[in-house]
Amino acid sequence: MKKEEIAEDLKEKADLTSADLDYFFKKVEFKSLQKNEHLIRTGDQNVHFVLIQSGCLMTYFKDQNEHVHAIQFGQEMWWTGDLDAIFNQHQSNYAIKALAPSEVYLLSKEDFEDLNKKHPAFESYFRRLFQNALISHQKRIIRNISFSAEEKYLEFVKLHPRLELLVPQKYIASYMGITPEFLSKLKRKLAQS
Amino acid sequence: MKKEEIAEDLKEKADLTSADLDYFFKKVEFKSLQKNEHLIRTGDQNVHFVLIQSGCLMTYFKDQNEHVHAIQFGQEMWWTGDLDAIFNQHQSNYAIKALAPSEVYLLSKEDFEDLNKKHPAFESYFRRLFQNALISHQKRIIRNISFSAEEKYLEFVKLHPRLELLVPQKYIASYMGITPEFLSKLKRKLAQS
DNA sequence: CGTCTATTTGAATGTACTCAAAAGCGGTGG
DNA sequence: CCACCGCTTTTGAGTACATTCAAATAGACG
Repeated sequence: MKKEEIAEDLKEKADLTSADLDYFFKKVEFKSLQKNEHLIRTGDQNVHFVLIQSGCLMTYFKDQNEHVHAIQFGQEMWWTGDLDAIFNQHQSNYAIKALAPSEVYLLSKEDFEDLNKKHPAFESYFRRLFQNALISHQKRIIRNISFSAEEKYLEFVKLHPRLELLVPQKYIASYMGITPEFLSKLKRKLAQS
Repeated sequence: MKKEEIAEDLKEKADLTSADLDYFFKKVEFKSLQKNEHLIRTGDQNVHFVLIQSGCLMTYFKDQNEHVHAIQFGQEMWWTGDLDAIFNQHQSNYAIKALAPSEVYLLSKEDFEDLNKKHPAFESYFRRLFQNALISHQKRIIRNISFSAEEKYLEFVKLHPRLELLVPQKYIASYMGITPEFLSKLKRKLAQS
């Protein structure tokens, strides 16, 4: 997507005036990322809220055994970032890296708060954004606690056909909470039947 | 908790005027629930957003095999409800029942929207409420995809010591996505060591 | 005290994991 | 254009974690 499309989309979803929109783009910082480049690393201070214009970003962390766990994949017109680090003022628990060449806008906590305070349209937009994200997260939790690995995979493909093509299998496996080896075996089994 | 305490807490968290608060309590419907009584059943229409004044409510659903899956436990001063059903206007996917005698306030979608539109303090409050809920949900997802059953249980006890005492084990097991039998075996093992 | 439900226990089973090795694939340089 | 390198995916054998089913025990409540 191009800046104009992002702007248009944002304007519509948040019901913004042109002045609101200008203000927003004055506050954010634009950044391009190459494939595999990190936007944020675990432990970074002062991390920002991220609006993705194009490409694909993965949020993840590594456990004690250095195993990667994918928390979220974000594509164009998605917000991402470690909300806990941003709003509760501590260093980032997660890393964010580009799985494809990407373009993003960064919004600091201060500007985010300022935006909400001065522009009710943004407050309402973010309220609805978080509300919808919450619904999605709840559905993911339900899949986590009640689906088998096979069901989780089939659901993932159904919900995210584009990501299925773009994201390395090992990250999809880790997103679902299974090992890449087991996902490979699952796919073979599904292809046979 | 009593109504006055809930009111005080809400007033403080949402930074409300007394007028805002009065308006809120004029809009909501009060309801008492006995232990094991259902507030909402799967398939109910026109479900409401729920503020818990006292007691404990469980949100859950049953899968094809009639197995119960606990999605959430709510205690006093918590909001609960099937957000997807409320905001996307369809029948409830989940049931909500009282695990202890409870008192709640019900807010309809219309009144919720109205509250947000007319009272910016509520919009801001719900934005922050959803924001924090999102952070919690993300942490739960991380536990789901990266913790063993034992780690999940120890974390549950740490995060929710009161629920550990109040909620039947089988529901705690289902909240974590394991069987009650296995949780029982886990506890035995932990008690031995 | 009796009934109903929740929890525990055990044996057998299945799902998913670990580890190690082979195969596949994409990019880079000769 | 091919050969090589590094990384991802596949495969297989052995194992561990968690489930199922059935039965026994324990607890809660009228």
